[in-house]
Amino acid sequence: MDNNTKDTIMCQALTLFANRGYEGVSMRDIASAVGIKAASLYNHFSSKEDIFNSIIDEMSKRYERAIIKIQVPSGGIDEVVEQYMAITEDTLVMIVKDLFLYFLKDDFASKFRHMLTIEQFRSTQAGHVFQDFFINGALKFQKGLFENMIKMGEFIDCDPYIMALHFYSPIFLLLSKYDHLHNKEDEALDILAGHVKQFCAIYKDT
Amino acid sequence: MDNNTKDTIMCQALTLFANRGYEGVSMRDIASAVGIKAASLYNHFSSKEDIFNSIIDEMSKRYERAIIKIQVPSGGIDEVVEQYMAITEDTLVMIVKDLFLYFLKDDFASKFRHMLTIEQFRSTQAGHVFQDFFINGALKFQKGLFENMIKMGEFIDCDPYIMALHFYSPIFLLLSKYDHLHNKEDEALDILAGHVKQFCAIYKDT
DNA sequence: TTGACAAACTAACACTTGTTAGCTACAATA
DNA sequence: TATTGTAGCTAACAAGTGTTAGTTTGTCAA
Repeated sequence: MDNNTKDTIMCQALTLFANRGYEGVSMRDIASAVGIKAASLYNHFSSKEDIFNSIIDEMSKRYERAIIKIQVPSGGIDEVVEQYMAITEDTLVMIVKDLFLYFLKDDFASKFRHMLTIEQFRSTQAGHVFQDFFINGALKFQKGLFENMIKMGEFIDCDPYIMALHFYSPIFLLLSKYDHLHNKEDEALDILAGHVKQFCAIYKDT
Repeated sequence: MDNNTKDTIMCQALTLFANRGYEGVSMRDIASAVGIKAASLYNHFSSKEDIFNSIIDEMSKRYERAIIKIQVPSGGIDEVVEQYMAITEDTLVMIVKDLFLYFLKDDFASKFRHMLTIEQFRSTQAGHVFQDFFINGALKFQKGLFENMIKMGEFIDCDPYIMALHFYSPIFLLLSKYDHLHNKEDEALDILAGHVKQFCAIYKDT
């Protein structure tokens, strides 16, 4: 660990930004959450905006690594396709549940998503990162996956982008829904299972 | 029109809140957008929070009316089912496009959606309204619709809630995507058309 | 031991925040 | 005409904003 205070500041600031947004959080709020005085923050960051940008930069990297671990258990894209190819409906359900719960419950991933959701309209950078991770990134990855699996004859022949849209967007919507209902996550998982089941019934080449 | 200034204040405040969020907008910002001084705002609202709450209350009503007009061209739910029953794929595409473009481009609807997206985590009320309109409301309406159409033999027999999820969530995701790409709306509409086409191919009982 | 550096601190700055008090101008009503 | 109410204004308030300057403290290398 290069510098622990700097990380602590970013984490605490992320927590605050995720709830109240950038403008709703003061330097004194952040400092008090860290356990230091506001002026001391300037030993680590040049400005409030710098904290915000550093959070996005740093967390993007961490998040990218984390999400690759979730989506790609091991190895490159080829191995993934190979793994997904012989996949049963049940294991697909399990993967979707893991992905959903990570987005929803993981302390860091969920806060990061909240912050970007709030700040996407005010900060261009936040807007881009939000798009890259939660919209285009997910869709692109799954499009590639389905593209290969269609070639392999695992799924029926159809537009893989639309297929990715059908697969991912319910997850995306359910995240927004159960963000405010953390206690009802069982219900969410049931719906997700129903979604995957129907998805497989439709697209699987049997 | 009972009081024009009051409406102007709400509209201008909505515009500002939609871009910068509640905390990012000052009373002087709002006043200056309206063309009066900050102190004069207190002739119409008791506080900043009162402006925010009034926007949500008033706009909710307007929005409900507007969205009913979009989703339900005329009459009650029975007539709608009747109308949708004999529906072709092309008219379904048209309906989806209209709905999508209203959410995306209509000045008032789009600002309202942005404001709620930003404030859903800070304000409980905003969170509830966001859920009611953009998640549960849409899903519930379409679930009811599909439920009936399955009974009528228009669609194959399956869980109508999952069906509504499959139908609506791509629209929901594409809204988030093309919020920042207003110029590429043609691309969005193509994708939407592809979505509906695939949806019909899957669920229509032929 | 000395010097340098990092990282905390206090105190203060200029400015902005939501809000209030008190005033003026005008319209409608009695 | 006199009165009342609406809706704007200026000036000011106490509190909070991001940020800077200057100081103190502890740690490590020379």
